[in-house]
Amino acid sequence: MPARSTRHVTILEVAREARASKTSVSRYFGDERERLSRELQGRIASAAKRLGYRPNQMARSLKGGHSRLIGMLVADIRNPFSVAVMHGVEQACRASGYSLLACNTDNDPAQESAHLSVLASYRVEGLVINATGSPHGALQAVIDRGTPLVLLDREVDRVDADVVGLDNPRAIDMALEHLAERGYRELLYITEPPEEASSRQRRMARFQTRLDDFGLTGESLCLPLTGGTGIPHDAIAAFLNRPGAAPKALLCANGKITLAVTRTLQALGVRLGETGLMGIDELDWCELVAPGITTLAQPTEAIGRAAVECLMQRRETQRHPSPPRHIHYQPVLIPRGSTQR
Amino acid sequence: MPARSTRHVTILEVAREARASKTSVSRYFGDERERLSRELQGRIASAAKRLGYRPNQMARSLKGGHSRLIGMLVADIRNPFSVAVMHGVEQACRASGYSLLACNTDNDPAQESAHLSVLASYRVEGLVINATGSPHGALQAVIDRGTPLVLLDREVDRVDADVVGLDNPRAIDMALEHLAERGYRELLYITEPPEEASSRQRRMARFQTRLDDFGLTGESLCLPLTGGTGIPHDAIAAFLNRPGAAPKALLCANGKITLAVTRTLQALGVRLGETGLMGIDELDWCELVAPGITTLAQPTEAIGRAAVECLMQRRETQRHPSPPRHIHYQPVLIPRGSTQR
DNA sequence: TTGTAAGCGTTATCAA
DNA sequence: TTGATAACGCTTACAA
Repeated sequence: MPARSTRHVTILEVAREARASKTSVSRYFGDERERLSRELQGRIASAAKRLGYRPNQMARSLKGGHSRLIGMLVADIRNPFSVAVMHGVEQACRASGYSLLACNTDNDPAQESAHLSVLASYRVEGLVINATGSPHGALQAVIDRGTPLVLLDREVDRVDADVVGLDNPRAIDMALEHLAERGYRELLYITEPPEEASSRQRRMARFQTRLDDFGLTGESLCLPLTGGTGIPHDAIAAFLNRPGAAPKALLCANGKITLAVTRTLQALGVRLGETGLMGIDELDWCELVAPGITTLAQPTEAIGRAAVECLMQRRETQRHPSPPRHIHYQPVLIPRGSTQR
Repeated sequence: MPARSTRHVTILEVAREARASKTSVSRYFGDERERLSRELQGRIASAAKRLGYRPNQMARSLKGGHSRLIGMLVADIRNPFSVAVMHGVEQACRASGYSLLACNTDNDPAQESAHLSVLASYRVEGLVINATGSPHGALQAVIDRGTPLVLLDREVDRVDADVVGLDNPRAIDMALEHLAERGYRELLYITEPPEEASSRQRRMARFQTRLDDFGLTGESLCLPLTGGTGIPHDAIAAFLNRPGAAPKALLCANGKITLAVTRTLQALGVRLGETGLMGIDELDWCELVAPGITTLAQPTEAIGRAAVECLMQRRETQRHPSPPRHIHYQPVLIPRGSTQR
């Protein structure tokens, strides 16, 4: 049992209790135990334990400039994809002795700026950012200040930082290949507003570009899901009811779209498979909605870990800055009944 | 544009630039602007802006003891319920000027202790804890140290802290009432290991106690979902195949169980509705799995906000500690086809 | 191997 | 209304 139960124990109290100097105690809890005699180590260890001592990170940070904190900005914490990546980030941080200060921006640039400012005030040593769309200068300011920064999934104009995410062109190619192979000919690509995220732009552009190569025709539909406003059933119904015998399929740009579209298709009484349905992002329930929804899974944990690795690398080589790295992961195709005619 | 792009600006530099003292600048950024002349305020404001000054929270915390940090321990960050609560917690924290240091324990007591210790080292001013099962003394130690603490969903033996969560007995009563009303007679209650969480115990105990009152029979099944090991289809199949004409229904103790059980039922080719299915926790996909899965939704955001309110209240009345509060929220029944015979 | 002393950037106490 | 100055708890030269 610790002797004193209220308030925090300081290094000085431990030093007194162990009949040693603050310096020695500091060395013990820093990485310099080997410099202390066995005996002194023992005294300090037991004194610290007796008193229940934990070094004050705030003081450490103030003196040494090492907050041991990594900041993360998540655009939408209720998106399972974001959470999965965040899980990877947190694991990796902890493995490197860092704690994660994660903030949710709800896709709101104002919250993004506010959080960025808070994170700076805690002197985070690195930032992992799943940015909202708006290209404000706060990000570049962070970099200029010398804080390593990694962009997740979304690049930001005129911010030269490392970027980690999905290989978007490849993902689209895989989707088109799969749909063509399964015999679908007319596609509808459904996305959230592309302005808001570079990954959305990449995917949509690639979709338009490569249709021909796979002998497909197609068009895009933009769904602003933000407000609680319903999904425009009409646009989707119009596509499905268009005359012609060519098999039709829907391609959803991300998990949120897949959810909204699946709801719509059920409301419209569409039979999956006959009408193809495929989505980027794997979700818990995709195998449950009969006959199963085909997806392209992102390696979320790997993405999270890679982001932290970039950070750590920059931290070590801060003197010799290297050009921004772009790391793109391959998706994994999970074929299910929704693309089986 | 800030003049100096590298490193952080200190209060001293602002003071010089504004031809003022550190004290005045400190007052400006503290809550004492009114004590400064209009003119000095102006000089400081513009100097700070010019230099891009942000107060160093670490230094502030060291001096005043106010880290403006709230810590949160989440047992399973990939559980949508936990994330939804966390969202509420974060909103509430921000509204009160606090930042949230959220840690995921993956239901591992060792990680829980480790994180607790880290959070303490950052001198968090309050803790919101969704505890793992193990009743280790670290929690009580936190309280003794004077840090306000709120338990989420799960109580912990011999830790007298505020508790916020679902009204578990009421939830079970609502489920039983609904199932009885819909004509089901034989129930199987499926839960994760109750030892790990008080809420699981409460629910299961209530289930056993109240069956009779609703004219039902039933039993419980414990599913350890932790390992990647599959779900015991056999136990569920055995229940369903038991002879007798009494309509059967499954009641799932939480969202994770609902997911696992739904998978199992699909594998077994069970028709939902004919066999009843109901779960505690509302999930995105419950309306999508035909004919829709009936759930009891928890008011997650409210729970998160209430937790932070408890914290703030304790912080204000720290001199006069009051007995622990227990706040229990009513669930909301969302009836769907899975309980429609 | 151990200790002394000078800060890190801020706020609180006192005085002007 | 303003400003020196001494902490806060820790790390890090520099001495011994």
